[in-house]
Amino acid sequence: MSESAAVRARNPRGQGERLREELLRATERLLEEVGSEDALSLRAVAREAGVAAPSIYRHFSDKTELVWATLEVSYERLAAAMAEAAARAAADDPVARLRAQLRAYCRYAVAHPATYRLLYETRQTPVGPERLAGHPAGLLVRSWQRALTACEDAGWRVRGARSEAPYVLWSAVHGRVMLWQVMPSRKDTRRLDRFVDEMLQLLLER
Amino acid sequence: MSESAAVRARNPRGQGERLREELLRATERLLEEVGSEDALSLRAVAREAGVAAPSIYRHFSDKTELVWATLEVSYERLAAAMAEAAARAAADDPVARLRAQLRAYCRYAVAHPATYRLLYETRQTPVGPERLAGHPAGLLVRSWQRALTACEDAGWRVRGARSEAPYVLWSAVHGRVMLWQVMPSRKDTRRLDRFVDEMLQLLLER
DNA sequence: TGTACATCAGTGAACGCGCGTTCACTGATGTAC
DNA sequence: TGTACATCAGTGAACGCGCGTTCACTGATGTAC
Repeated sequence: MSESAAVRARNPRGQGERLREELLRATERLLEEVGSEDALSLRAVAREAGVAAPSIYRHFSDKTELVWATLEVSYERLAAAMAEAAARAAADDPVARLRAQLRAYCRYAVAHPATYRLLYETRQTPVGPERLAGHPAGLLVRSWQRALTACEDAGWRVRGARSEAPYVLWSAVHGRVMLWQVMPSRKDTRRLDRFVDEMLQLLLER
Repeated sequence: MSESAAVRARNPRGQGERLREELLRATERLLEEVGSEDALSLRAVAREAGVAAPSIYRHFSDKTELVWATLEVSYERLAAAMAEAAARAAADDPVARLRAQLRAYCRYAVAHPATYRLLYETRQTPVGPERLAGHPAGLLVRSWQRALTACEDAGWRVRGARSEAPYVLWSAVHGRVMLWQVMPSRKDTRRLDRFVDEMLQLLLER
C-alpha cells in the first residue's frame, strides 16, 4: 500500500526537527497530486511522510500553519529559480536578466501548478492582516520593480505609466500561466517564452 | 436559523423545473459566501434553497453537474455584462467598446470573486475533454479577438505579434484581477480602470 | 358527477466515509549521581 | 560502573462532525372512465 511509510525510523534525539522538513516536502508533493488545499488532508500528509497523523501536531499547531509554511517554502523555491536564471544571464544586460526571470517564473508555475496557485489563494488560509502584509506577493512586485529600474539605468525606456509597469508585467505573466492551465491546448512551453518576449517588447524601448 | 427555508412551498405540477433555477441561484450565492467549490456542500445548497438535500438529485445527477451548470450560468452573466457595456459605448468607436468590455470584465470579477474564479478552475470539476472544449474560456478569447479586429478595421494598429495580442489582453486583465484579490491594498476599482487604459495604450496605436 | 389511478414534486432516515483534532500513552536514549 | 530519572520522538484509539448519496416513501393534483 504505502511506499516508504512502513519503514520510516524515528529520528535520533535532538533531530526531531527533521520531521518538520519531511512534512513540508510531503505536503508539497501531495498538494500537486490532489490539486488544491481543501483536497489536502492532514491524514494523507502523515501517510505520505510515513508517520501517524497526530505527529504533525509536534511541528504545526494546525492545518493552516502547515499550509502557510508550505506556501513560504514554495515561494522561496520560486524566488531561487528566478535568481538562478538571472545569474545565468549576462550581468551587463538587464533586459536579458529580466527575461530570464520571467521565463523561470513561468516554468516554475507550470511545473508546480498546485503550489503555484497556493501562492495566490489567501482566501483558503484565512490568516490575519499582519501575515498578509508579509505575503510573498509583495516581494514579487518589488522584484519586478527593481528589474525594470535596472533596465532604465541601462538606457531603456519603460513605455506607458511607469507606476503601472510592474503590475502590467506581473499581471500578464500570472494571467498567462493561469490561462495555460485551463486552456485545452497542447503544452508547448516555448509558447510561454514567446509571450514573455512579447510583453518585454511592448513594455520596453530604446 | 434558516431564513426562507421553512416557508418554501412545493412547486405546482409541471413547474418542477423552477427548483432547478432556485438551486443554481442558491449555489451562486453560497459559492460567494464560502469562497470555493470544495467548501461548497450540497447540503448547504439545499438549506439555502429551503429544500431537502435529496431534492437536488431530481435536477442534477451529482455535485459536479450542479457546479458545472453554475459555471455556465456565471459565464453567461459575465458575457451579458460585457455586451451591455459595449452597447452603451459609441457604436462607431471600437476602442471605446473594447475598453468598456474590459472594464465590465474587471468589475464582474471583483464583484463575484468566487464564481469568477470558478471559471478558471477546471481541475476541481474533473470533466471530460469534450466538455473542456466547450469551456467558456474559448468563447472569451474569441471575443477579444473580434474586438481587436474591429479596432484594426477602424484604422488602429495592434502593436507586437498580432496572434499574441488577444492573449496579452486577456492574460493581463485576468492576472490583474487575481492579484487584486490577493494584494492587501485598498480596493479602489478606478485602479482597475486605469490598468485597462494602460493596456490599451500599450497595445493599440494609430 | 364520482372515483380509481398515474404522475409529479419533494422528503426523512439512513449508509459508510474520511476528516481535524485530542488524549493519555510508549519506549528509546541521554544525563546526574 | 550502575541505575534512577527526565527528556524526547512519536503513537493508537477515540471524539464528534458533516459530507455525498441512496432508498423507499408521501401526499397533492391532474386524468381517464
